Amino acid sequence: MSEKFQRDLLRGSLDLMVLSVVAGEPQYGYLIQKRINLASDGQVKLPAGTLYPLLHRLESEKLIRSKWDSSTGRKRKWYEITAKGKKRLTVQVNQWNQYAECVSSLIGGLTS
Amino acid sequence: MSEKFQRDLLRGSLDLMVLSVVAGEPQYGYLIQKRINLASDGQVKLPAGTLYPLLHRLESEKLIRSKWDSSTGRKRKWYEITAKGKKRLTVQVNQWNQYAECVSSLIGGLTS
DNA sequence: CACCTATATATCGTCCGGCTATACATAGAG
DNA sequence: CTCTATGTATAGCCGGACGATATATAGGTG
Repeated sequence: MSEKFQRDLLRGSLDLMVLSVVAGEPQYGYLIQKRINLASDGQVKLPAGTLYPLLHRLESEKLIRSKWDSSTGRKRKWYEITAKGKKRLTVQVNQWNQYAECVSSLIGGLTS
Repeated sequence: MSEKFQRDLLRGSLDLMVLSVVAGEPQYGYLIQKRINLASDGQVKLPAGTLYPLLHRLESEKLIRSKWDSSTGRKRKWYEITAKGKKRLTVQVNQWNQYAECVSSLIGGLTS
């Protein structure tokens, strides 16, 4: 029940979250997973079955690009954001802010 | 493209928005649609094909209840929130606030 | 050695739900 | 009489999050 809520919340903001993590510096999947979990205080547990297909999708949309590399330890697929990805991120951040404001105004004083 | 983003954003927050609108005073579908559109400054255009199935779902979950009434003009289906709906609303408002804070922290200074 | 856990990526199938398209009905304006 | 706004409803499509599952390796423990 409560889990389902988070699942749906993710749908609109997951691209945004992953893009913003990758935008900082190159990341690989498992690290992104940990970063988001940490940043959310353990609230957002991003399953591998969600994360990897998502990364593939973002790459197919040319928002990120990848290369395999073993020189920093284990064999990992590193992702970095593209110029197109940066543009998209900017747009989505603005949309998120507007949207969040709209929801806040609707729920009004109900915050408890 | 941009529309798709809003579509997914809705998934996690639409129940919440509709419940919070109905929580104020009894509403009928078409009015809810207008209220949300207005509150979002025209950004959220809730299609009828989204709204009515949603209302049916909320009613089947006993979060709202309905009755037909013509005394205030045209024949309309009025919805009011139930006790169960109020409880759910409280929970979802809290979840939304936590989640929004999490996303904000991830996107950090990127706000433009 | 065997076993276990953490690390690391990948894919299949299911399920959910928002949206387009379509339908139907009435009130008011032109 | 037509056109637009109002008002509700449903069928079917489709994208995407997720559980389950698979595979591989590094490091620690008994």
